[in-house]
Amino acid sequence: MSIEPARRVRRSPEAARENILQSAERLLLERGPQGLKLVEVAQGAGVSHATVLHHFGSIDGVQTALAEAMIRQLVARVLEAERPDDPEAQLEGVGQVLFDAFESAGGARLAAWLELTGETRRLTLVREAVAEVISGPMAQKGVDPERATNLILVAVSLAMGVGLIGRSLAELVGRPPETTREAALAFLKAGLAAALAR
Amino acid sequence: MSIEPARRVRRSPEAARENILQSAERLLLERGPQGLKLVEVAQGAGVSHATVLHHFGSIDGVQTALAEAMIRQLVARVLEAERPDDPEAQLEGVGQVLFDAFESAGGARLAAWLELTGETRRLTLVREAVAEVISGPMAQKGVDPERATNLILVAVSLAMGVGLIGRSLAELVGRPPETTREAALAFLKAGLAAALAR
DNA sequence: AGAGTTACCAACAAAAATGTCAATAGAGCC
DNA sequence: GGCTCTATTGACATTTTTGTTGGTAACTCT
Repeated sequence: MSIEPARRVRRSPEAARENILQSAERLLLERGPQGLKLVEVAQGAGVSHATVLHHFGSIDGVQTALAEAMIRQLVARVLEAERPDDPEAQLEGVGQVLFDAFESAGGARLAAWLELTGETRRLTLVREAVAEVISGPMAQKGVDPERATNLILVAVSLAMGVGLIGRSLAELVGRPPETTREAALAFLKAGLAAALAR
Repeated sequence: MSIEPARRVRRSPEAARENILQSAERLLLERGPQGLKLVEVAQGAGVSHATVLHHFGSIDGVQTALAEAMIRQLVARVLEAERPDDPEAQLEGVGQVLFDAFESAGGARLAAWLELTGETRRLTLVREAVAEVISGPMAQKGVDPERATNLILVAVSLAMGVGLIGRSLAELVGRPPETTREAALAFLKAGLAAALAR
């Protein structure tokens, strides 16, 4: 009847960090920024909170690392969709992907969180991604950079808004949650087509 | 050389609450949700934190009251702009006002905060406002409710996104901060005109 | 197997944040 | 002036959250 000392799991530093960050991300998306407590993160990751500190130094360290990881993830997801060589499919799909990225991956909540906490500095990744799209797909289609930039700004903002409040907004007016997304997608597509036509 | 007992300011309950809420709003917009600490709110309002508790019961009470006040403010601001009898001016101005409301008054940050903290329940005010617009101005213009709803969903989402990340997004790609807003406004106007034309 | 490295944890310590209470002091009223 | 009401506060108490330390256990390498 002696108390078992509970077998430990020993991970590589990278795996440990990864594990902890996943827990943190889950908490951020479920409970919001307030829910990002040291002990909860640790609990969700199945480790002691001392371990979290061992790997990230402080709770701020966790937040910083989480933000960076999520941004990286978001940007990668968006850029991944610029691949197809068929320009038509691109125009069709760019909205889809953008909306997906900001909605499903919690991208919108991430961005909102960053914005609210004033952590807009470490968004260099985003800048690079936008630059890539402008000089890549857009340029190929003969859109001048000025207009291309504007379109991207609008599209991203819209995706952001839809991702953040789209669902609850639709429910608020008694429509199925996907309504906002679909309407926005149609709106965006029409607008893009019109803008690129000239 | 005796210590002065520091003269007290005695307000009416309403004035006291108002004063405290202003401080809270300022903090929310400046420092984000994390900055909404009891002592800081009290400090900003020039009272002791015990006083804040006396009026709101708990820190949650402050948050709830603040959210409600801000929502009320936001909705009022938007509805105020539906007044003009000239339909053309309306179409022109609705975007302006919407964007203003979500940007200047911190409406976007409010909404983001609510969304992040999962407090989407007390948004009945918003529902009513939307309903009012649909049955009011939109109906007068002969837009069927289905389409009107969709347009509103898109417009609000866009305003939300622009208000939240518009400025930093523009700066991120090396444009003046208002660029996003202007581009979005133009985009929205064009889209609305096209959608309403049919 | 033995030694070295370090991820890991329990217990402790410290700080921060929220909440309680009895006493004080403005303000209106008699 | 004296009285009542209550907004206000300092000082205390509690809870929550974060950070520290010394030692243990898992893994690798020889």
